[in-house]
Amino acid sequence: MRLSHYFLPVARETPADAQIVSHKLMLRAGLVRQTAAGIYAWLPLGLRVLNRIEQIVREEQDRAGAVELLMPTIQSADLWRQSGRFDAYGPEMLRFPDRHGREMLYGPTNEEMITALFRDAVKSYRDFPRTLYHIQWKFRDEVRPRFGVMRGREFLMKDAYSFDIDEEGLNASYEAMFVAYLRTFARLGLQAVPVRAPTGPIGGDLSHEFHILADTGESALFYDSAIEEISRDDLLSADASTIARLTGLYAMEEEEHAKVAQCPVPAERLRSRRGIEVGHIFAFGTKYSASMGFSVQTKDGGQVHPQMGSYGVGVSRLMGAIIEASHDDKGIVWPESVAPFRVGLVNMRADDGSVTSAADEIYGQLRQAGVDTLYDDRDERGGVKFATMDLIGLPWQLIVGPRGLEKGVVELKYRATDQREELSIESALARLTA
RNA sequence: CGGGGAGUAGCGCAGCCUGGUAGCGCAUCUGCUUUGGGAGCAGAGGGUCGCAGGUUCGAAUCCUGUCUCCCCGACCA
Repeated sequence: MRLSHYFLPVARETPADAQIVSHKLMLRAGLVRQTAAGIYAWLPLGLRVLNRIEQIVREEQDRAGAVELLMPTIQSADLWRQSGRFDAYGPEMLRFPDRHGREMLYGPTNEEMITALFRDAVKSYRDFPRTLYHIQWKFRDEVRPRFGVMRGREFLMKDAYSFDIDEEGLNASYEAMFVAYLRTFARLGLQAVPVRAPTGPIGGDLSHEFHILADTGESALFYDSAIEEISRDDLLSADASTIARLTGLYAMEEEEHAKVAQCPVPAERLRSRRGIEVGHIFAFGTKYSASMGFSVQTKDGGQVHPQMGSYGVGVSRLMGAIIEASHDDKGIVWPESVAPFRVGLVNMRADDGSVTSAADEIYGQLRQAGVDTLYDDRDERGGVKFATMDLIGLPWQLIVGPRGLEKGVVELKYRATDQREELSIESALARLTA
């Protein structure tokens, strides 16, 4: 993409609204714009990152055997009366009438809808187990939205729902999602801490929250430092034993930790840090299948209410969490897996024909090799271009200028470490296309 | 929802107390000089001062109402 044809409104000054670093950087780097309290427009660069995060989440859901579908954002109140949650959910749920006066709502979650969809189509134990998921916008009318996309009212969420015939099956489904989450966060370049959670209004028996460690996290965590020692490779190859190892290690939210009479973790291994909740999984059994009249025939001819679980990942929130976890004083430092472009190609002298033709040529080759490249072909000073590139945090910067070309080299800079290297054009391209 | 704060050009702000031609920095546009880490000089464009009433000869400024946004707390993916 040529920057001269793109829409990337970067700002040198931080809008006064933003308090935390991820929010400031998202606004400055032209990723989002706020349109109302807790509601954001995703600008082109932000949308690219959002799509990348979403795709990683999707791939890991698919890998875990979950099946994607797409449910609507608008739901009928009737559905929620079946489960009894229409009255229970409270003012967080945005309700409004349609033109016929029917009560509608913008879905804050989809347990009711998925249960109804699955219930009305499935009558036999043979159709189990299944885990269905979708990635869809939700709306929760937070009393006080804040922290940019990390506590917005409208947010993109992956929510999965598992259906099993018995508790053993439910446990297996829960475990499969647990693995998917560990892999997802590892691929996003994040250190996630699973915390056994007290179950909230979604209800149920077994529940874990996944927190990203960051100073600006909303909850304080106490955990065994051994959790941090589990390697990325271990997480990427996670299985039941990894989960056993992880859940065997102490991790609690402050409130729960305070209730613990004697902390089992030796003082030298007990860590206290703040966390951003980016995922939450629940095994809640027959809560919805029972209240919504969902039963199926078993092998021996009986009827059972299916065992269910639900599994959420805050996709849009993850973008804020990633920035909180990965930035420096110059701007964002995207993990390569979610970077909006892999390479920022900088034409140092767009007013110089020979430099420009060299940079154009390199841009063409990068494109041909399928490397996502943002080409700064504007006639701007180098300093402006570098500041922009550093702010938006692309992993690589390839600098093409008259000084280098005289020597037959270009400069390759790695954003995360600020390491720079002069290379021939060929070897720079080889490096970036490898 | 309780408490606090703010709405003036795209962004950051001053002006308001003490009413009298709406300003500054950055950004934008033009020209020239520049060009390897947020350039310099000269000039220009852009604002019904959140909205609605009221007071006044005259309101960004005073009064009333209202909307919006932000912060702290409680609540939550």
